[in-house]
Amino acid sequence: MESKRPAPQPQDAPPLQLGDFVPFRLNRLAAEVSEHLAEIYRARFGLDIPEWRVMATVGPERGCTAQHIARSTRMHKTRVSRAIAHLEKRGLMTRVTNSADRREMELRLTRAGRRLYAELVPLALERENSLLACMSREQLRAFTAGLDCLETFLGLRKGSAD
Amino acid sequence: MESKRPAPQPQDAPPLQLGDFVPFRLNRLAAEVSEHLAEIYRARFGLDIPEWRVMATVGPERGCTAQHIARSTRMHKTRVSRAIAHLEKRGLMTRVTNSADRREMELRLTRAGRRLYAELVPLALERENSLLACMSREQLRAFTAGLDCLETFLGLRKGSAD
DNA sequence: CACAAATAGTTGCGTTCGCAACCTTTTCCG
DNA sequence: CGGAAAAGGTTGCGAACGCAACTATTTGTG
Repeated sequence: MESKRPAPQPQDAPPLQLGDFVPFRLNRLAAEVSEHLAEIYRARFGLDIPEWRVMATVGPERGCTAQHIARSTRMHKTRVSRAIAHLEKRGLMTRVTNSADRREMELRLTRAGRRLYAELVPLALERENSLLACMSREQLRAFTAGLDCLETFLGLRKGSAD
Repeated sequence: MESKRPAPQPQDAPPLQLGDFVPFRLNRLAAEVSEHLAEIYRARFGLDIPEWRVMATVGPERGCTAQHIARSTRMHKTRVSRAIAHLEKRGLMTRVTNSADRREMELRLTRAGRRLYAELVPLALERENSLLACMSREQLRAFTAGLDCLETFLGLRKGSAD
């Protein structure tokens, strides 16, 4: 039995409905979800997405560096650098040169940064939950299993440090 | 045994691993997949992502307008406008003012545009297949069911014309 | 020890993007 | 009919981004 989409045919106009094309669907979905979340970050905390990712990465870690953030989030290092600079200027983080390797900067949240983090994280998790609530528990499990699978295939899983 | 993520706790530092946060995972995955696909579009056909999406939308349609593309792809109308302008300049599309409503422009692929489309679509589908091949057929079905679910919840499904 | 290669991080520059403002044409309604 | 509002589409402008080049420090190797 054929699956949902007819097989590609070697004729003049091969069938492609963009709305059924998984790469496009992932992009559209990710953009929509991000937009909803970014409302919280921006309107209520004055953060943009790179800044939120830096906060979220530094928050639970100890002795975190910009390089580590860039690798684990797959953001370009200049994006990370600029986000950190802005967060430091806002008094949410501190940058201290590591005396063991003076190229590195140890990153930490300030008291104000930890307060913002503690306030923001529950809201983010709540939004995630209300989004995922449209699926049954079993369906969600299968969906995240699919994500795991794709991430592993593409080398995005945690273990891979590039 | 704990499930993957410990439940949120109302203490100073609620646990959030960005790598387990679905909105972030979707963004990272979509970016990675897009990057791989964009290689084809750019290197072999000189298209960027907005241009590819316009081509892919106009290809199978008849009497398509910029507005329709913007709605169905959820791209900003300026992005669509600029992509169309560039494609027209390259001789891949034509813009004809609709005589019934002279605000609209009817979009069509030129012969060269159809040729490029016919060449590109199979490559795109092939890439999609090789990506999705990391899942079993049943797992893929469950995964796309999850996508359907999220898209419907967010109002992204085809039916919704905003 | 010295010098080349590698790593952490920053900055200048050109490109892309989204917002707002704008032009044109059509629709809505008194 | 006629003017206001709406809709399709384009453009100016400022912000954000990635690439490449750069500085500073460390590591590797003869």
